[in-house]
Formats: sequence, C-alpha cells, structure tokens
Amino acid sequence: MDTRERLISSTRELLWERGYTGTSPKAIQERADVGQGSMYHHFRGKSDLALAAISRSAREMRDSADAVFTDTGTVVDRITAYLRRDRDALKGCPVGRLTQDPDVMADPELRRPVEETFAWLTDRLAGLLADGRTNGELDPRLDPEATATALVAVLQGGYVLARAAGSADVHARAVHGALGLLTGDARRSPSGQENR
Amino acid sequence: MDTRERLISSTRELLWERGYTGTSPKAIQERADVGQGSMYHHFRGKSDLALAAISRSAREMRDSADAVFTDTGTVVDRITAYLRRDRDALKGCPVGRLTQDPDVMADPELRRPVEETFAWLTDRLAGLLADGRTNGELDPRLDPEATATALVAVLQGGYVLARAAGSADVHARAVHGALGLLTGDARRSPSGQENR
DNA sequence: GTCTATAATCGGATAGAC
DNA sequence: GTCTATCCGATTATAGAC
Repeated sequence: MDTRERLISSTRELLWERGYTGTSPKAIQERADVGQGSMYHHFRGKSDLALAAISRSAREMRDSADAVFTDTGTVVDRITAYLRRDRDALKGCPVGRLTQDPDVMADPELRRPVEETFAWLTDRLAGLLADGRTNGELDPRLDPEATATALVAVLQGGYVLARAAGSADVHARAVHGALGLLTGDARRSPSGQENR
Repeated sequence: MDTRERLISSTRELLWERGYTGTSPKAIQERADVGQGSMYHHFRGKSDLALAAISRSAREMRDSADAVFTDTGTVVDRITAYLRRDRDALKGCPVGRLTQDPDVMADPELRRPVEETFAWLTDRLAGLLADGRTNGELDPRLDPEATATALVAVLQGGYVLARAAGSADVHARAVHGALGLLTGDARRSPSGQENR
C-alpha cells in the first residue's frame, strides 16, 4: 500500500474509533507510519484527509449492502441476510458514528457522504419492501418507507445499545426483535382490539 | 442556580452537543459564567464534572421514561406514548450519544450510568411487553426482551438517521414504522409462506 | 469561594532543506 | 516526496493571592 493509501486507511480507522474531534494529525501519521511532511504533501490538512476517508467508508458500506440486496432469494430472505450480516457490533458503524461529530455535521463536504449513504440505504430497503408487498410476501398495509427507516434505525441503534452494554449480543437481539416483528412471529395478538 | 449547579448544567449541555472529547473545561466555564478557580474548587477536574453531568442526565432520562410507563392506559398505549414522545430528534439522546465517546466508555465510572440506563430501559419495556402478551394485547409469540431491545434501538437509531438527514421527521418515520410492525398494521402477509 | 499567574503538553499547521 | 524546525493557540491543569 502506498503512502497516500496508508494515510486514508489510518484515518478511516481513527475516525471509526475516536471520531473526528478525537483524531489528531499526529495520531494519523503514527498509525500510517508516515511523517509530518508526507502527510501535508498528500493532503491539505485534517479535513481534507477526513473527506477522503469518509467517502471511502461510505462507498464501501453502500457497495457491500448492495451486494446483499441484489443477491438471490425472496425479499424477506435478502432483508434478513442484510440485518443478520456479520458485524463487529462493539465497534459501531463507521458512517453512522460520524453523525455524532458536530465538526463533521457542520461541514457540508464532510457531511454529504453520510447523508447520501443513509438516504440511499433507506431508499433501497424501501424498494425491496415495496417489492415484497407487491409479490405477496408482505402485508399490503406495510408502509415501505417507514418500515425501511425503522429497520435501518434498528441497526444503528443496535450499535448504541451493544456499546452501552459492552456486548455484541445486544445488537443481535435488536435484529432478532425487528425480524420477529417484520416476519410476523411477534405482533399484536390476532384477538387484540386492533384486529380487523 | 448556584455555581455548582450551573457547572453541571453547562457540562450536560456541552456533552450533549460536542461529546466528552469535544468539551473543554474552558468552554464549560464560559457557558456557566464561572471562573477557572471556581470550577476547580467545586470539582476535581473534567472527568469529575462529567460524572456529575452524566449521572444527572441518566437519572432524568430514566425518571421521565418511568413516568410514561407507569401512566394509565393499555400496554400498547403506553409504549406508543413513549415512542411518540416529544423529542428534539436533531439533538440526539444525551445518554446514547456518550456511547460514541471512547474516553467515556473506557472509564468504568463514567460508563456505568450509561450502561445502567439502557439496561433499565430495555428491561422496563420488556416487562410491559410481557404484560401485554399476558393480557392478550400482544401476540403470544412475541419475544419481550428482543422486541424491547429493537424498540429502544429504533429510538436511538432514529436519532442517527435524523441527524444524517438533517431532518427530525426521519426519527418520527422510524417510530411510525416500528409501531406499524408492532401493532400489526404492517407485517408479513397473512397469505405469506411463513403464516401458520 | 473566587481570581490571576504559570506551565507542560497537544493540536494543527507552515517553511524550507534535502 | 520526505524530513526537521518552528509557530501559535488550546487543553488541562496547579499554585498561591485575595
């Protein structure tokens, strides 16, 4: 890996672990094993490096999700596969994490990849859910946009809860609960007052 | 409000807005309108202040949730009221936010209130869901712990998505989606293959 | 209790030699 | 392209006067 790539890679890791404010140019250089001068030769400064790192992480997140979504199987299969996908729950989401960084959110350039990634993801999931509704896999009353938003929120919130508990199992439990609701293993009782 | 309280209040605000790493003693003093010497008289340092602030926020979050949970109405009513509660979605959760702060999570004292708050919240919701299952409001197949975890995750993840989108509506949409799944307005089709 | 002074270290760069 | 030197403000305190 060349110098430039090592810097991007190091920045991605540090943004993931410590956020933008918690990441210093010096720490980036040390982890990349690159000198001060080198870093400022390849990038104009911290925010320039962060832009490269964030864009890379966003693209990777999108590409890997898309691979699961375009896989074979029923709609429910593909959504289940995405929700259950292997993840390091205690590390959190490298993109979602950035929403807590005021300096990232305040800079339109840095913020853009974050915004676009979640807009794309939610939209893609909503499309799948709409397909499932059309083909009879899912209840016609299901609201694709709202449901997609809820599912993405479960994933993002699952990271929060897993980190709070210090246990990756909590993320899996959140996903399990969401799938239970989606696939009808857990819902308002058929004898409940809201049933029609 | 006395000096000590102003310092705690100022620290709570800053931790909420900028996190632990992004909050300097100087900024705390300025917002509280308290001098350097005063701050170090009342608190041993930044982490001591943070502990007071975090404990306060955690207790407040817990108390206000408990008020909704112990309210009158059906289980589904109370859960709905909690999920739909007025919130400043773009500001995020003052407690959940701290899970992204490595310095907070690395310090057992600072971390404890965060961990306990979410453990309590999830447990409390699971109890309500179990009650709803018992009294026939909810499907007997519903897994109370997993569902409770998913619901709390929707709230926490909703903040992430709202901030990413720059719109509080996204949080409301996530909640709407989750309630649709929980109350049976949106789920796997009755004619779907998983139906028994 | 509050104020000012002092200080060591870090953060985020710029400048110029090689 | 990479290195070292230098810079200035911020961070997180401590010390002692008032």
